[in-house]
Amino acid sequence: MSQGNTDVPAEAHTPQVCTVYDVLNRVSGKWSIGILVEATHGPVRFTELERNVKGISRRMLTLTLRNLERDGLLIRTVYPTVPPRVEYVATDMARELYRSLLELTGWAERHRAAIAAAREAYDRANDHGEPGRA
Amino acid sequence: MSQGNTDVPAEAHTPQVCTVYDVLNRVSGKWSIGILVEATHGPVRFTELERNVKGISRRMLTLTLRNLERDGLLIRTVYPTVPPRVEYVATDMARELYRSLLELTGWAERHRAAIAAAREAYDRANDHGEPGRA
DNA sequence: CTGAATCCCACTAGATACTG
DNA sequence: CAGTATCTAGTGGGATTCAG
Repeated sequence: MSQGNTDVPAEAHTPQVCTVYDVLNRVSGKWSIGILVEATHGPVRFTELERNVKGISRRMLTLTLRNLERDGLLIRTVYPTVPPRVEYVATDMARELYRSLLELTGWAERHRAAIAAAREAYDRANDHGEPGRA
Repeated sequence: MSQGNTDVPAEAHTPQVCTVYDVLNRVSGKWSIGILVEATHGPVRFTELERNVKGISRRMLTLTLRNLERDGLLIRTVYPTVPPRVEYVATDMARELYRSLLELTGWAERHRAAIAAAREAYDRANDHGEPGRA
């Protein structure tokens, strides 16, 4: 989400807004969560992530990893062994975040069907002349 | 977040992953939350949103509103009065989501400083010896 | 093995103008 | 008032390639 917009909507009349937005910015991105989950389960190596988060490209893995590390959500440890070995593990802060994310998981699970239904209904009601997308 | 990628990472080994990702997809976007917050406080009109979410363009307001409505998070009511009157209000589902979002708010507030510090440290550590770029 | 560099496209979002 | 249409720019992300 968000482009190069450094200026958040901020001064909206509710302080929470910018905060939530801020968190979402941090966690959003197609791969952040998947990686965070892996790293929360324990230290993982680059290649492991590449395999487990399946679907992610090397590039995006690297980029996401860097951002997560930069925000203090991940700890990157390099072992100067013969074949380079790097491990990533979630920080306590990230683990807490993960727990909050679980709340969202619950919500999503509880309403997954309702949302799907809402979408279908909406699309059906509008797809009359609309070129179907999604 | 998310480009034209219709195929979610999905089958990652943890079912929650795709779910959380799914929720985030729904709520992410620069304006979704702001609008959701407004609509959670009570029915709001298009123009009110345009004023309150300040910074949002007419176009983005419309688009975000549509998506939110499509997902069953917002109810759009049109009053066929002389000057068109349309009101948006959050559904119960959205209100629940909002509460979950509050969890994230808490997290963000608790770690805002730590994150800022982590970033500074990271940037400082990297901008030093990094010649040629950055 | 772990990553950085480059190319390219799709999508989000901003600005502006037009309409029932 | 409440949108819609169009045109453009910036960015996230995929693919591929190069390197320590």
